[in-house]
Amino acid sequence: MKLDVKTLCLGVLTQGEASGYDIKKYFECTFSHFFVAGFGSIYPALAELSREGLVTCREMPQEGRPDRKVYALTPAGRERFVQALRSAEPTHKVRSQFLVMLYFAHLQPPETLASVLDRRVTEMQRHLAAIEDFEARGPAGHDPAEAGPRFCAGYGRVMLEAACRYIAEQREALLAAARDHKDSSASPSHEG
Amino acid sequence: MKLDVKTLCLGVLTQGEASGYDIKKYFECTFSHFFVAGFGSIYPALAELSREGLVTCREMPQEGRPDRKVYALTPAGRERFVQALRSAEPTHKVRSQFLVMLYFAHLQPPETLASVLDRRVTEMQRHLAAIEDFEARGPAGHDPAEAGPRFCAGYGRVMLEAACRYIAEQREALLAAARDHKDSSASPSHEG
DNA sequence: CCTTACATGTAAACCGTTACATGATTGG
DNA sequence: CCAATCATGTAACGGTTTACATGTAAGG
Repeated sequence: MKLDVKTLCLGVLTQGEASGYDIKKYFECTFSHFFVAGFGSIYPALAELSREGLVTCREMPQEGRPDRKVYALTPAGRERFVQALRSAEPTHKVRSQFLVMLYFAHLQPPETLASVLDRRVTEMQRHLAAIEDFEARGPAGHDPAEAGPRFCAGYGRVMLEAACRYIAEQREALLAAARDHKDSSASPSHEG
Repeated sequence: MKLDVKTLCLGVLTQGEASGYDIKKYFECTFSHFFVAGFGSIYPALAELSREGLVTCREMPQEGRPDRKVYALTPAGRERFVQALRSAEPTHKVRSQFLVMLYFAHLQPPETLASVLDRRVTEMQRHLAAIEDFEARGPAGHDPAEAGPRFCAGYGRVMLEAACRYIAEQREALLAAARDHKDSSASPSHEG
C-alpha cells in the first residue's frame, strides 16, 4: 500500500484529535524533512476519509471564521493505518533541483553558484535549528512511543549536518573550478 | 523556471548526442540519487522538445528493433537549458516512506522494523558502491566541467555514509524500544 | 497599515508513474 | 529456457501543486 497524504492524515490522528489546519502544522513541524503536504491535499483527504468512515468529524462553531472541524480516528481508521504501515515499501525518494544546478556548475557564473550554495546552507541551518529545538523539548522522555519521532529527528539532523559540512569543505574548490572554466571559455585563444 | 524531466533531457544532451534509451541510462547512473525519470516521461519529453525545435532527431535504421532515434541539442535548446538553470530555485525535496514507517515505529512489530531497516541499509550500500565506482573511474580529472558531477557524487556518498552510520548506531535502541512497547501493550495489567 | 495567523474549501492544471503493446538478440 | 538488454511509444490513472474564493483578529 501507499503512504500518501490521505494515509498520513490517519497517522497524525493516531496522536489525537485535530483539525485540517492543525494537521498542516503537524506536517510542517515534524514531517517537513521527509514528507510535505499542503492544504490542497489535506482538506480533500479528510473529506474522503470521513466519507469512508475512517475518521469522524465534529464541527465547532466559531465567530468571524469558518467552523472549526475537528477530526478523530475511528477504530477502522486506526486499523487501516496500521495495515498501510505494514504493507508499505520503505522507499526514500529525493528530487533536488539544488543538486541538478550544481551538477551543471560549469554552465553557470561562479556568483550564481555561490548564491545557490549559500541559500541552501542558510535554509539547512534554519531547518537544523528547528530540529534541535524539537530534540531539546523532549530530552529525557523514555516513552517507547517517542522512539520513532526521536529517530526521525536525529536522522534529519545528521543528514543536515553532513550536508553542511560537505558543502563547507567543497565550496572553494567548486567555485575555483567555475572561475577557471569561465576564464578558459572567455579567452580560449590565450591557452596552449 | 522548473527543472523537470523535459529540461533535464536538455541537460543530458549538453554532454553529447543520445537516444531516449541512452538518456534513461544516464539518469540511472548519474542522477539516480537526486532525480528519477522513467521511459514514460522521457520519450514524450523528447518528442515535445523536438516539436519546439530545442533538439533535432536523426533516425538510425536498425534491424529487429525500432529505429534508434538519436537526439542532439540545438543552440536554442542549449540556451533554454542555461536559462532554466539560472532561473530555477535550488529546492531539495525528500519523500520518504522509510522515515514515515520509522516515525510510527511503536505501531509495528519489532521484526517488521528490523526488516525495514535492513532492507534500506542494503539498498544504500548498493547505491554507495555505485557512487564509489563512479568516483574511481575519473579520479585525477581536473577538467572544470567535471567538478559539478564530482561534487554531486561526493554529496550522495557523504549522505549515504552518514545515514548508514546513524542507522547502525540507533538500530538496537530503536528495536529495544519497540520490544518494550510490545511487552507493555500486550500485558499492561502486569505493570504498576 | 500591513502582515501573519486563524480557518475551510474547490477546480483545474500539471507531472509523473504504471500498464500496455511489440519484438529480436544475447548470455547464463 | 528464461531473463536481461536493446528500442520506442501511447493511454489511463493517480496525486500534488497552484490558484481562486472569503473573511476576522491580533500584533508589529
